[in-house]
Amino acid sequence: MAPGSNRDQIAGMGAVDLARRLIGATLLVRGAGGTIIETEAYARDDPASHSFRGPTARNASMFGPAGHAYVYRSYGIHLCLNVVARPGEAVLIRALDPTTGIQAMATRRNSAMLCNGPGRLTQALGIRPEDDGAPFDGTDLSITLSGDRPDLLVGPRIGISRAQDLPWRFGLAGAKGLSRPFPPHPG
DNA sequence: CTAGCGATTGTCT
DNA sequence: GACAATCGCTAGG
Repeated sequence: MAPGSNRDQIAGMGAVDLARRLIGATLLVRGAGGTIIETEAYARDDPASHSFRGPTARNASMFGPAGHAYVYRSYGIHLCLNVVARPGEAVLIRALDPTTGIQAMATRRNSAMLCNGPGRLTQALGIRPEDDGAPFDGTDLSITLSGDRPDLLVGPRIGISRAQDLPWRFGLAGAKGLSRPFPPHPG
């Protein structure tokens, strides 16, 4: 199958399932990218989600087709990249293991830390505000799901002030370059 | 190593 | 007018 042709599989998935499924997938943005190693799920009736209060101009993409991008500005400075799941649900991409177009990413970021954080990776990949709503269809953006199901790390989401108890942050076990360590599993 | 804080701007109350 | 799904710098142990 062609790269970026996973939108049919993504359609109908909930954000939590998709967040788990995207660990180990390959993300490419105009020829640069790598393996997704950290994600977070945001659901429809989720106080921490931008979709919680219903559709607005800003979060319209979250209510659009699955397998498209939701790009928003964070703290007035950084952009963050999400993959839309079911209506009102999306998965925040928090970290990549860079594999392709590393030189271009290093040029866009003046740092050795290329993709270990949601704001850093959008800068490294050259994500623009106009990418909001764009499909992951292999044109500019593509996602190729992995065949295997690697061991996952699970923990609470980062940087939110509501629903902090939900374990909706996922990471690739053993990966280097996570935006933050995962807390030790209780027990 | 961890903790604190300023930058900067669109969106919602 | 408050606040935000962050980052990078500085100070201190």
